[in-house]
Amino acid sequence: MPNEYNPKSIEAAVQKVWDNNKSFEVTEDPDKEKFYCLSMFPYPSGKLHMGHVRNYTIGDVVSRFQRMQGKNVLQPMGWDAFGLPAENAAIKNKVPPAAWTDHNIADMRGQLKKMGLAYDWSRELATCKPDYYRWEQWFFLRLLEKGVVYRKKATVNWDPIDQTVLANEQVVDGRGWRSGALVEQREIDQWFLKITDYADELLQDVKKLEDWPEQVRTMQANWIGRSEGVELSFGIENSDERLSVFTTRPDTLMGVTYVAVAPQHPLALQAAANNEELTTFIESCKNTKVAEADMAKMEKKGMATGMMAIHPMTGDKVPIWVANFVLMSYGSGAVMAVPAHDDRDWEFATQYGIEIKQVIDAVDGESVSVTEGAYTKKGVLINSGEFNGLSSKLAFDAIAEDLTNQGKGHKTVNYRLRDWGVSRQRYWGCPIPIIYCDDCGAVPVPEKDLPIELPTEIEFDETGGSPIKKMPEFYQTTCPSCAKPATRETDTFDTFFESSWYYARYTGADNDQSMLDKRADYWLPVDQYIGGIEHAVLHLLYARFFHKLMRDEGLVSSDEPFSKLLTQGMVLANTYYRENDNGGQDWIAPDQVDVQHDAKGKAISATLRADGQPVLSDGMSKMSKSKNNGVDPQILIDRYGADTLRLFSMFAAPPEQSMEWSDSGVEGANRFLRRLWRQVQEHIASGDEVVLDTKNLSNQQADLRRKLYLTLQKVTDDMGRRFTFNTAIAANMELLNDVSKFDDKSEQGRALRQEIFTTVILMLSPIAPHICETLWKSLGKTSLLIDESWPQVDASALVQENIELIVQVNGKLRGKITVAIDAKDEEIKQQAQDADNVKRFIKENLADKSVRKVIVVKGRLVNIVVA
RNA sequence: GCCGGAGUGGUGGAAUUGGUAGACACGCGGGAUUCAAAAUCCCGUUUUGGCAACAAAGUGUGGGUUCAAGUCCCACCUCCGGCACCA
Repeated sequence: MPNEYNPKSIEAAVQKVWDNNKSFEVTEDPDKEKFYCLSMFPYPSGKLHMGHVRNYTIGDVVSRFQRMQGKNVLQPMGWDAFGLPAENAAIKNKVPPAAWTDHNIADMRGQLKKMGLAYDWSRELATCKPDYYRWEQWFFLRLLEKGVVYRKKATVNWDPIDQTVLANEQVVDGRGWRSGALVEQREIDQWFLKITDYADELLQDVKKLEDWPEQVRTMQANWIGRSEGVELSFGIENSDERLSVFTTRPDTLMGVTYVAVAPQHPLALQAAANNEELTTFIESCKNTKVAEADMAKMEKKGMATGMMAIHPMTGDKVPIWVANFVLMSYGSGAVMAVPAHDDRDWEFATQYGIEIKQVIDAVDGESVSVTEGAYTKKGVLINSGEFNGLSSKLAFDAIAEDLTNQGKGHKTVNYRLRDWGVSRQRYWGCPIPIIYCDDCGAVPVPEKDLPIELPTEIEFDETGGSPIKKMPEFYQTTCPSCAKPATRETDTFDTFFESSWYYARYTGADNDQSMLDKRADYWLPVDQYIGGIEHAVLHLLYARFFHKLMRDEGLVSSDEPFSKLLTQGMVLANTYYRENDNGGQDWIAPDQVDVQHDAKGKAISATLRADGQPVLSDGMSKMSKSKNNGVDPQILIDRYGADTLRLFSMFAAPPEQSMEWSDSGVEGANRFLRRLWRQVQEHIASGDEVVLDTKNLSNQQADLRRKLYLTLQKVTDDMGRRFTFNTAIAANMELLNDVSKFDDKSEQGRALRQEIFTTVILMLSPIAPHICETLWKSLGKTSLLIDESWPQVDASALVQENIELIVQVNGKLRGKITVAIDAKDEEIKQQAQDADNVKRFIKENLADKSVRKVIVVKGRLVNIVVA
């Protein structure tokens, strides 16, 4: 055994042992409690980044800890392999996405293996392979048959120069990123999944997800956005048509002074037909990208159509406006506007000089003015005819009932959630298995013809448009029902489709006969899911929805896919730049920068190492290519070893918080491992192992042994319940600091050290498994550490005769006392008041006052209240 | 704009159920070891005053509840994540 800590050789050796033993390959074992631990699979961008390292280390620590608890642990890994970056790389480097992706997967797999992650690699999957995506084609057709799938028009970002559809991120400042053309909104036919049919269940079941972070549950619930209200319709002057709107405030119905419709609304288009100004306005509304955030931030604009709506109650005429902030895709694409009682309506009405009519008054007689702003609270109805004097709550029902009786409306439930558009006009995705026939319409591809394979030998042209849309050999086919020439669908699925069910496929990734099999029922639901907080809404909602779809098809038996969720924070790093001539920033990698500190160590300036000239700091931001502040894990693994990287990732911050990268922090983590290594080696060199006589310990030995088991107790809780690996590591550091101060050379002392090191190595093994496996052997163990159980607390070591209490006077710390563990409150109170410094504060400083009461908090403190 | 978070020493963070604010680590300062350096080890390190004992102040800002508030309540400021075609 060499005495130097050499991570490179021990990590390779330990990984080989795990490999040879197939330590992480698992099968269904009905006699053991299963634990399915899943980290969100990566997009194979080419290189592992720190976000991955952090995510996968968390998952690995949880998996290894659960394994030590005796569970049958499944931890798989795979690749979310379809997506835009492969297309971008293809355009840039003329490499086909399939080849580029395969290459990246091979590289990243190699990096992951060097991290020593306890994956069952036999279950590896890549979503871009036909043996994976064929099943989602199959499932899509099942859903189509069942009526969950339908086709309708939806808006996309259209690049008029490149003649392609752009993703939101490909639109920069309203222009196509490649062509620079102003993007236009365009309506095209797309496939949708009726997620709204499951809205209620998705919302109800959020409540059952008790082991999800509260913030994620709230975000999911808000995203679904259930609201109870009334759907009602306005008549249209000189027309038989009616205009339908939804409102959550029918009590304000009498305050409606206009109606607003989306620019794409049929009424708007009808009105524009002989109105040039309106046509221009509607056209101008198309020059925004479809992102809701952009819509919300833009200036609120509108134009009257000249058409009038007829109020369903009063029969009054109110103008119909076109407004750029009304979304066609939400509800009916029209809203009734009550400027007196809605902020946005108020602003719009004020801007365009539309009447503001107050119909709600405050309940408590507070004076209400709607000239300075909208009054949005509920209250009592005024100016509302027969409904005057009713509370908002009663008016809600009364008005709804009245509308129902007149056949002009009814109570209903509305969701903010919209159906899931799954069509993408992109190449690198799963082909949608549909054939279009002039006679038969959209015809499903027969099951025997699945999978529809995506051609991989392709070339992109400079427009970036999907190559298969220009490949007759792909899209020319015959109709499955009438055999006439027909056209294949060239759109592909949203990549959220793949990531919505991969967790289930891991349970039977080798099955080429069916999507899932009964192994899914053994492993599902996932016991612990770990991934970035950025997925809190979309991915998790789609996966939950997909799970319910699979359940309703009899493929899985649970209602929810992920029992417990941990959302990890981002990895941040220092960011530096220089202004360039164009006024933009040239981002400089942190490892090219020297930082100057003041006497206290605070960073005061930074210079570029190459020229010694100053650079500007942009503080901490998310590691990203665009800011050039990424740190390559590979370099760190080569320099310090995977254990150091794992340890630092877990130590720098608790998993849910963002984590700041620090080079010196990594060195600190490495220093700790070297210290641990040396301490153990010195202990081994100090003599042979002897048995600890726990009945005859010196006070010092008993104290240290108590510290050991207090640490174990804390670490068990930190790892198993709290997931605060940073404090688990800190507790071990504290314990080892105490051990290094413990200079007891006796046999008992040595025996105690043996017990401590054995336990510490078990405790740290989920985090730094290679060094621990190696030291385990050094301590003379013949078993493999990976097959060991989590240590048990020796309760007898925790017993204490005396404890220290702090003494406060009026809530301020004034002294400490030592009392017997079973001391009575009266004794404690007396002793506290007799303590030196405490006495001074009671008597000297507060001479004319007296002790009002004494509060004793068991095992913690005494507070003497003087007044 | 809407929804969801976060803010504690020079820095990352700890304080788990309202009960010792600053564990652990980084950095910095001092010392030991060394021909010298690296590495390692020891001591100190919230601020202010004091040789010290100790005292005062202190957890983004302003209020409040409580014997006791980083923790609970109200209002605000700043930063971050998501907003349906980035994944």
